[in-house]
Amino acid sequence: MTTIYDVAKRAGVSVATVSKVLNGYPDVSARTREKVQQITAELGYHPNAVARGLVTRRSMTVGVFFQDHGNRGFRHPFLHDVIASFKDSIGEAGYDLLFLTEHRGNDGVFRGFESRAKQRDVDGLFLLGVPRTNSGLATLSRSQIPTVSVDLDLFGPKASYLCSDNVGGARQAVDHLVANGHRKIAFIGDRFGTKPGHDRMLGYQEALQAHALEYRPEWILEGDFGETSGYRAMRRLLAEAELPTAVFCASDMMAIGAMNAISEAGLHVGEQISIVGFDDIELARYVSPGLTTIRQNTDKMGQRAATELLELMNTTNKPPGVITVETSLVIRGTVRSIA
Amino acid sequence: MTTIYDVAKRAGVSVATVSKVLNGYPDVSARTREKVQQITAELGYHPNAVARGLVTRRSMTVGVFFQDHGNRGFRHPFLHDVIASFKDSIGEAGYDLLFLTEHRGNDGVFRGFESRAKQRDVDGLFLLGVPRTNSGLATLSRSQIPTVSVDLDLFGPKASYLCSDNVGGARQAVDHLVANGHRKIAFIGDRFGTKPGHDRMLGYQEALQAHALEYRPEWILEGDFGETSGYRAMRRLLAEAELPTAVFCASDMMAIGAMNAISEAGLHVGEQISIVGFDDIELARYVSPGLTTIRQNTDKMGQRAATELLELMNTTNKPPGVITVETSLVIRGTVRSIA
DNA sequence: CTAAACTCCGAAATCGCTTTCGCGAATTTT
DNA sequence: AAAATTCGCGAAAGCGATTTCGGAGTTTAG
Repeated sequence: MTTIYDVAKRAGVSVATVSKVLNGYPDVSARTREKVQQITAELGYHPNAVARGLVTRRSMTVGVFFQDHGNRGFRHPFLHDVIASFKDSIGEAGYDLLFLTEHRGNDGVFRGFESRAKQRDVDGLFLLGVPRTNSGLATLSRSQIPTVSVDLDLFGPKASYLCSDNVGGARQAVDHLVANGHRKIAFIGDRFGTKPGHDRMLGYQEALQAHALEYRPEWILEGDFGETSGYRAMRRLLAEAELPTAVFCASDMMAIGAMNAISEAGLHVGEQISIVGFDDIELARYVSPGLTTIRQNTDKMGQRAATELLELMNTTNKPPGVITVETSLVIRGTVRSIA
Repeated sequence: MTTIYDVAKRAGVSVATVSKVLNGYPDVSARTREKVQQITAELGYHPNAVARGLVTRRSMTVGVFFQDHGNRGFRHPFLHDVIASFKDSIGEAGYDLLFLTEHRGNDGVFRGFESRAKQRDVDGLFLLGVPRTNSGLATLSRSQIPTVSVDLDLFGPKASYLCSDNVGGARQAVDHLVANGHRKIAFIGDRFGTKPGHDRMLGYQEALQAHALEYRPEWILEGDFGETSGYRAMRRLLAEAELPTAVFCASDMMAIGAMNAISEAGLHVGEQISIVGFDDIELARYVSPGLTTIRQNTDKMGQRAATELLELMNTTNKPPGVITVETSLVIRGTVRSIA
């Protein structure tokens, strides 16, 4: 491995000087600067970011905790997209992403978010898919580590969070249904009390009130965002005495599960029963009929997360905040006008 | 930040001793060992992996280059799954994943794979979705950095690669078709000469020979693995004078594109024309009829990649190799028996 | 022509940790 | 009881960089 010493020796200067040209300091003559640059190129020298980080105390690395609960597949394309967009944005600022895992060290000690973050010396943290129940969250929120989390209301002296405008999105969904003449609208939400689940429920209720629609407890079902839970919820709903004309599902996967249940019951989605989902995952375009849904703007979410984290990391006294990203309605084929 | 010095002082021992208990060296008495451990816990001390890496010359980090060509979405769930599985396996060995980007440093110099890897001091590299045309590949293959790449035949003193048994998989596809009475089988492959594309073509040809089927150049189409390219290819095929009874597509997305073209032409997939895809992406279950396809075992691919990289990193003289993972046939609804 | 002010550059301390090597004390062997 | 081992610990030399601060050499001012 070639080090800064090799370059210095070869160029006939001190390591300090080499370091200076590498970092663009002004107190170096044009002559030596060029000489050093030339040698650097010749030797194919790459300054070691680790050693540099050690002294500057900035690793130019942000840690990512991405919990997929072993549950790969469709729930995650959404989060994957957010990460991809985040990576692009933060990458331009020169940061690399370190995917961290909570784990038990070889000493047998369990290391959670904060511990791993300090261990790896990351400049900031990005959390996705982390369940509210995670025990490391409390200490993390109190820490001074710049953190942005998505879909999780983690808030602290250096912790901001970000999510779609779930309340507004849910209202958009119901509004769309109402605009198409529906007045009997059921809801399939989540039973875990996630922030998004909660907010979508709220939006649903607000919209109900706004349109003076009847709130029927038996039309409120619970799932876990997954396909089968949507399927089951719909089966329960179909067993009710009176059926709604439409159902709003808090996730596309649940919507798809619901669609299956409907078909199975011999009914037709978009005919007897209309459906609106939430997320706009890729799959939504492919099921048939295409799923009308509320789109979360993953690109923008990633970008906003990145700029927020950058500020948190590089601006002293930047107060944390909550970031909301607008949703949009995507009309496909699961809503029928019954005006 | 609490350092090893703080612990040493508080415990009334030298830093050397603290380091020793932290790393499980034997030459420490039980008494001092306990004392140090207690202080460590009290202070909530986390040894800094960066500083440690600097001296041990092992960062316990593997660099990942994951090119998504801006092309998020369905081509990648496959690679995402491989990464997820890889992460699980390599994570157990104590490694974290650093997602690297090739980029232009603030000095304006472009840094490719090798440069970034050295800069970040990673112990190994994992490459996915990297096009063969990437200019950094040549120097990387010559380097001494342990590397595993998937679906890319990168081979060097420390570079292994891994892919599905694409030849065998393609044969499975054709065999299945033949077993169902098909003798006129078209192929939609790739025009970029990727390793998997090439091998699937090879398998197709071998199977044709094995079953003494006619090779018809006009039934060999080219795409880019994406949906629209499959659609276009199928349209061209449908314009031929004589139609095959089945077509084998080198990717599920192309198969889905082809299915759309078929429906649009007023024909029915699984009736007039049978289709077999390749990959078994999640979507394959959801299109209708469900896509019969060749499944790539992403879990296993990730695991094998991890164990291979671990060996490459930790065993001197481990010769690199090529790793092949078996595929399997997944029967759904797009192949009709015309026996 | 001397003093002041710049320019350039390098010595050395430092970041947080590991690891060798030696030394004194305790223990075991003769 | 003396010699030989063993045990437990610490001093110090790094790992590869950055950065302060002062000094030598030059230029400008007085």
